[in-house]
Amino acid sequence: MSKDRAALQPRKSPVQARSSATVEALHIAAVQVLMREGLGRCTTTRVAVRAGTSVGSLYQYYPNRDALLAAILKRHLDGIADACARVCREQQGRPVSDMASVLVRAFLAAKLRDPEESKALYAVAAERGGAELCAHAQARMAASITDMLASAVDVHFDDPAMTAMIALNAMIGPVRAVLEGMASAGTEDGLEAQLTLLLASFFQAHPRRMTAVSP
Amino acid sequence: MSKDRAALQPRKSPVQARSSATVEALHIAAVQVLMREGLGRCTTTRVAVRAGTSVGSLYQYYPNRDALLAAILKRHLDGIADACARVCREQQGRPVSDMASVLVRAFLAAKLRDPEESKALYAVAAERGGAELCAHAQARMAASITDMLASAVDVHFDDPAMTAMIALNAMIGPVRAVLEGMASAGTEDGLEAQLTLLLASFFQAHPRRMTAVSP
Amino acid sequence: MSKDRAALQPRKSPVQARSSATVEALHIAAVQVLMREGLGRCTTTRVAVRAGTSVGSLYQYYPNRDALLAAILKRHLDGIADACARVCREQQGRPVSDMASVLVRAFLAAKLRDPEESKALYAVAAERGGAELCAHAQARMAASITDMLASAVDVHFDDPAMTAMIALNAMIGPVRAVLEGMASAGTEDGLEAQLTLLLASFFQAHPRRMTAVSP
Amino acid sequence: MSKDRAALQPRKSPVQARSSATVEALHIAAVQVLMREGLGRCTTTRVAVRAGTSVGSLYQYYPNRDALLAAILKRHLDGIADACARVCREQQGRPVSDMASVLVRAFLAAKLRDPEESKALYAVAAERGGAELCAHAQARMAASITDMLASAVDVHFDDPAMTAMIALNAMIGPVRAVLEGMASAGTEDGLEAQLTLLLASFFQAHPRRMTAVSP
DNA sequence: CATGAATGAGTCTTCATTCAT
DNA sequence: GATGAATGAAGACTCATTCAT
Repeated sequence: MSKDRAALQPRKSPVQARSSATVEALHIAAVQVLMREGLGRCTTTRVAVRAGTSVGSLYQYYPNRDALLAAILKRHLDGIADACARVCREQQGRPVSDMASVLVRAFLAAKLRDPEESKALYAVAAERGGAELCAHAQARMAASITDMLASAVDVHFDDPAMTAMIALNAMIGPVRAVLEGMASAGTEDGLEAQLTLLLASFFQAHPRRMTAVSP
Repeated sequence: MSKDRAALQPRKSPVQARSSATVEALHIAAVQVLMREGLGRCTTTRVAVRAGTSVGSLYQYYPNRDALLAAILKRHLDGIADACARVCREQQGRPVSDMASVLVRAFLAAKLRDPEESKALYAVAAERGGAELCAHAQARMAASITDMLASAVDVHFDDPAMTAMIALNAMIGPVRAVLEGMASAGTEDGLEAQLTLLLASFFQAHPRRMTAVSP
Repeated sequence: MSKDRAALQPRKSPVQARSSATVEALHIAAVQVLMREGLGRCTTTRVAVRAGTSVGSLYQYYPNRDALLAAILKRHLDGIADACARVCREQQGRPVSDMASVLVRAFLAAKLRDPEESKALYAVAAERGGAELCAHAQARMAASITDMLASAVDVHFDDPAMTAMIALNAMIGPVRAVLEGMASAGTEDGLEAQLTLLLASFFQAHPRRMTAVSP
Repeated sequence: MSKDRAALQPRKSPVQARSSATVEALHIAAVQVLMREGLGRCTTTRVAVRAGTSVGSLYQYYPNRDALLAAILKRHLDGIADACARVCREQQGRPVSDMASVLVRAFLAAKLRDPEESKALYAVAAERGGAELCAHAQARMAASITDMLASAVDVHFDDPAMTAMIALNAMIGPVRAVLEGMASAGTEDGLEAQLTLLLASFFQAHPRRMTAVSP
């Protein structure tokens, strides 16, 4: 496992400006190729060419193709998990309905910032290396939500971790369906309203808390 | 598109194909190879050998590798969509809480019948051809649920199609997370209880119906 | 080590006539490419093309380039070691001068049967996998010679294994020099005469045996 | 041939090159990389990094990779040939047994001064450019030995050049076997004793000289 | 002058697909 | 109809060499 992990680490941090630009170009190019051609045809050469560099340069920054894809996925997931953690911290001690609406809004904002990228990365997440990254991001997000739920003023959760995991993935599911084009949710606002309702009613289906939470 | 569609059709008629022991063996073998080796190493030769035949025979039944994978995915999705359609029909005119529990139970039963297969097929679904099949299955399931919801005696849905789509994917999300090992839901019963609660409270968050539904 | 060993094993034994011909062609082609282009440019594609096949076929019989080269080297070395073992057995109990002349003749006959091949394979022997094969062949030959020397009627060897190893490599050295074009030995007969003299005098420089060897 | 020869020459004058600390570092680094990674992975970048410089600097001193390797090999061979020439000159007019023991001692001392280097360079010697260098060194050594033998007081050689070539390579063979790990010679002293015996008896197997050599 | 990022030709290897047996 | 050997296009990755900084 440590070997696999090592094999997916970027080779060098792009400290210099030029390098940084190259790496950025590679990321963008990879997402584009992923979208236009699919994971199977997302080859190192194609990515490099679209990025305006050469394969050699790609391999200067990533030890192999999977490391590049993993890096892109990681950045994407980290962004979402960060946003999630932030709002969950802010919503500590609030009523669950607030939690639901704020969490949904934050998640959608992060996930739909670049819908093409989000969509393209689902394929990467399905590959061997991607699953671990997703699991890690999910764990972070679930933990954030768990803490938030445990602090709710109006509802008591016997198993907040379980509730958090279900809620998180109940949100992820429809978003994925929409992004992958399997379903349409009308406007983005419509999707937000539905998910908020979904989570809020789920949270409120748990027993009301009689007394305040002790800090 | 017509070309693509044709390219993914099995070569022989479905009747012959389904009855053939070779085809069955190929399906099983393909799932096994998919699980053990991953999509990238799920080659026609490997599948054929594990199935106890030869590549040549594989090509007798499928025009190409993708057609084989598509067939497996399709069978899997059809099974789930069928189960879903059946129970949705049965629950017509029942209260939404019944609908939620029966739908969840049926979905889990179908999806977790062979968890390894379900998990392995996520990779296939992510490939180009898979998305269409998934979309089609989703559409079928969403339609079944939509009809069911519209007939609920106790709740009125302004946009039952939207509610169905959200509910369906809210169910799919956590199941996928569990199957892909990104989250644990304790026992399978625990998962069922949570999802039932999720859907039931979501459904009941919609306006109560004053009068009976007209048939 | 077991992994390396496995990685160098041929993939399948050429049981069928056609396969056997392909393998034979690959061997010949590899030696030719080795000679004409050098080890560094002895690529799988080049070998396959010269053999009149395709890379794919090459990989049907050998898991990788090194395995092909190792197979050729092994066959070559086995031939020499076999010849050596045979004559050493035949010379048991003879005077050392006979041993020297017969051993030299047999070694030269085997090694110079196809001088081009012999020469080309020195490069292979220098590569990682080749050293082991050479060491093994050397060990076999040294053992054969050791047994032979220990049975000499006229000379007693305190450390026949050491004498065998020195004698063997004293023979190998000049032959290699000649094959690699580093030195000329005039006719092949001249080389044989010199090596015979070398070994005979070396053997006879050891203490004379007073009594017969016990069987 | 002239082109090849030019391509392998160091770029700067030998005087400058030898005195440069960078060149020295490159030589040492190259031998180390050769040993640790093998010829195939002995890349210019790796050598430069291990030497504490950059590829660019390496190309300041050598026009290409082969020139670097050739330079190292040449230095190694020159050292041995020089030592050989020196003692051969010193032993002029001595009895052949002295010649044998002194030559063997000098050769072993030079060749085993840095056994790792000696071993690593066999791979370089096998490459295209290496053969010429080896041939040249061999020619020098053979000439030295030839002259020495021709001056022996106690033995007359009809073809001293041939005897020299055989003796030289009879010595080289076992040393190589030991260095490449194909055979063990016990202690280094043991090897020396054996080789001395080998050469001495070989020399003495030639006709005794009745009269003194004319100067 | 030193550096090391960039280049891209060239290797090995795999795999879908065909077709002679 | 079944088989599996043959094919060769395509992909990942490396490395000698150059040249802008």
